[in-house]
Amino acid sequence: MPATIRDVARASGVHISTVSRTFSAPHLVNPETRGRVLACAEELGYRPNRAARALITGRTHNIGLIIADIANPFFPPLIKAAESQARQRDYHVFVADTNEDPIAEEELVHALAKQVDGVLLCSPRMSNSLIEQLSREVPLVVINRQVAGLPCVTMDVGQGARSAIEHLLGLGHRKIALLSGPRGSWTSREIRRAAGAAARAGGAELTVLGPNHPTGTGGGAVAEQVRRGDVTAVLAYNDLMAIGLIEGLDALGLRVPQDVSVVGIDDIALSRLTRPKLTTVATPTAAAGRTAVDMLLQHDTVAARGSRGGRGGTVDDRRTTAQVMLQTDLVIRDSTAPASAAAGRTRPGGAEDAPGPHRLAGPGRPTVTTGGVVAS
Amino acid sequence: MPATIRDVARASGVHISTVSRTFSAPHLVNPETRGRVLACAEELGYRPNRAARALITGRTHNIGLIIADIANPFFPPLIKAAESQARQRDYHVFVADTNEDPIAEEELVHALAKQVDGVLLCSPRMSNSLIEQLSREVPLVVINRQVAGLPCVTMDVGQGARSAIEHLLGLGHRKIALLSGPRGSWTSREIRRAAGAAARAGGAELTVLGPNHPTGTGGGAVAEQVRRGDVTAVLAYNDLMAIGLIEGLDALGLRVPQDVSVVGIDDIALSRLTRPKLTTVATPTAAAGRTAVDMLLQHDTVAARGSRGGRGGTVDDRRTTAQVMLQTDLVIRDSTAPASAAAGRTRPGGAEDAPGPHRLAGPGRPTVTTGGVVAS
DNA sequence: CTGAAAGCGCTAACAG
DNA sequence: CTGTTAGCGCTTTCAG
Repeated sequence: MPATIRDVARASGVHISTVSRTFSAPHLVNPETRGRVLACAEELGYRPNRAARALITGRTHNIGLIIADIANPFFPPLIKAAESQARQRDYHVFVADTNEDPIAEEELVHALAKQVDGVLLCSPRMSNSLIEQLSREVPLVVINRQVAGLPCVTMDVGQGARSAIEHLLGLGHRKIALLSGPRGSWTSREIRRAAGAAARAGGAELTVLGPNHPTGTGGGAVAEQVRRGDVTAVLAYNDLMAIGLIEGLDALGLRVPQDVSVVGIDDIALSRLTRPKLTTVATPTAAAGRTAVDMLLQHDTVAARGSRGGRGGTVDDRRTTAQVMLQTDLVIRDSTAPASAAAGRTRPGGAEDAPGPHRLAGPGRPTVTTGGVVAS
Repeated sequence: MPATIRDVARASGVHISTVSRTFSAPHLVNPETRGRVLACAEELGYRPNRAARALITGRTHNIGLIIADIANPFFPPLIKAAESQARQRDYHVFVADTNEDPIAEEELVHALAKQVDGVLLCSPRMSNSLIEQLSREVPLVVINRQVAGLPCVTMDVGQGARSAIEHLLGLGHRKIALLSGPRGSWTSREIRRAAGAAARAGGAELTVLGPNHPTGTGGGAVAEQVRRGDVTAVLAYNDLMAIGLIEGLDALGLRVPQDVSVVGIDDIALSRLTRPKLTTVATPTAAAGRTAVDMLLQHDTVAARGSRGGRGGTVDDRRTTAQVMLQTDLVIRDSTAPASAAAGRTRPGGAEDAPGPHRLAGPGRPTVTTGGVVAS
């Protein structure tokens, strides 16, 4: 039913190759004929079949984006940024959710492999070796973790965790808990390392609680441990956990930030909507999405053009690909307060339900280096 | 670099068609040969190229899902449900976000058309006529609106709005505002009609405010109008707007639910996390995603198999496709209270910051008909 | 500048 | 059960 290149050729009285050129190399065809062809195509509602084209050019103009969990509000900004960046370069993004299931992830990569020119992989669970293996099947850019030899874009959560701890130290906290993320997560490891170092340097005691499921429920589940842990402040693996923790603490009769200060990581939109508004480390997720697309496409065109070297050493070529790390910012809101605030005296009047102006940090973003890039 | 069917044929000493059969019709090939072929394929890391296969079978085993805004928490559950349902039937879902831009939507449909077997369209903005036109290019299932002659899955927001208004009437509210959604939205129209009728029947006055942008910001923007409107209760087009409104009201010194009751629609996860917890109309988004996939695939296989009738009347065939409407439920939480509650006396102690047990509605879901189906 | 021919990776009758 | 022969819709040499 849909018109093919042949229908257009017949209608406009030219050979199919002329029609083909009209669309893929317009400058190679006489303006007059081109006009005629275009008119016929328009009339017949013809549109080149990208899949057929891909079969021969080897370029689908699609890119795959594999996400552990779309419902995690951390991802949508990344997805949207990737999409708009891709669209600008005339690419489409196919997003696939895996429900945090590494098996599904692997299958998805295989299924996608032939339908896309490359895959952006946002997958905390998969093993490094599996990722490397998959990268031989389709060009990969890894997001949120580092894999030797592959292009990666990460956020400097280490720096973020350090800032968070220092902020807490500055408020007088000396007994701090860290809610770690899923086992095997690169991000969680980085946070732990940096937070540990910062705490040590400040003479504070850091208790690691976890691993935990990186959701609100996961955060709520450790509220009891936090209480027993006798700490005055907590740094959570992400905002969702931080928010869940605040809820859980609340149910236990502990108030944030009066009884315990809580810091999240990510700065998802939700963090501005909860009470108290969450102090958190903002990660530049949109920039990450854009950057990942750029890296994939660059890597891709390079691979397609630089045919001078011929075969051999393709693996070695990959080893030179860049690893980008984006800066993070601490944004101070209402979930942190001085450690000495044993009773709720930080806030004017009756805490959350005070109708007056919110105690939202004015400047908000001490470091303004968001989106800064460190290449290796 | 990736192995092709020919490589496998050569390696296993059979013709390529035998290899083909090994994968697409295993029962037609001698177990012994099949084993050999499979072994070689495994060794070479061969995987059938789905795009090439699609070119000839006409079945890509992909389905497209076009979403106005992935960042709207209403959609992720729908997306995930659609994906898992599709996966069960050996289909993949390609999700595309359009930033609420109808132009992008149309282009996306065109681009997707040849790479998928059908498209699920979740697109409040597009005109009916454009949708009909697109449906001639690729099988479409429309979500969240009704288009004559096309398969649609909607949620009974009319019923939901009615329950919400009746709940409000029961609490004694007589001056109610309705925050409408985007202009031209089917959902918004349904809500308005049903809410209007219910209010009239209950002898209440319903003021319509809008159209509005269906986001938190959109909701916050009308807080001032709501205050001036001198109403005691508000029904919002969706939860995001309801939450934004609550924030905005708060900034104006009005408390929810003491000064004004607010009801949302959707029951996104966030509604359980805000203070006060939002009373809202739960829409079965996951069921909608599943259903849409089922309808598309059924419609699809029917079209592929039922070749008995031959040509002719394809349009008429489509006219018989089902329109499914899923039931909604009112879930009562903390953002609604009796109209007479001029001062905060509904809740025990000091409102939101009371650390005690939350006043969350016990049973919660009066109607238990979620997922109920009404076919036409 | 345009046509002819070859073929991307695969499936689908049709013989054998 | 397996090989042969076409050909999906398109691009790309290569001649003219």
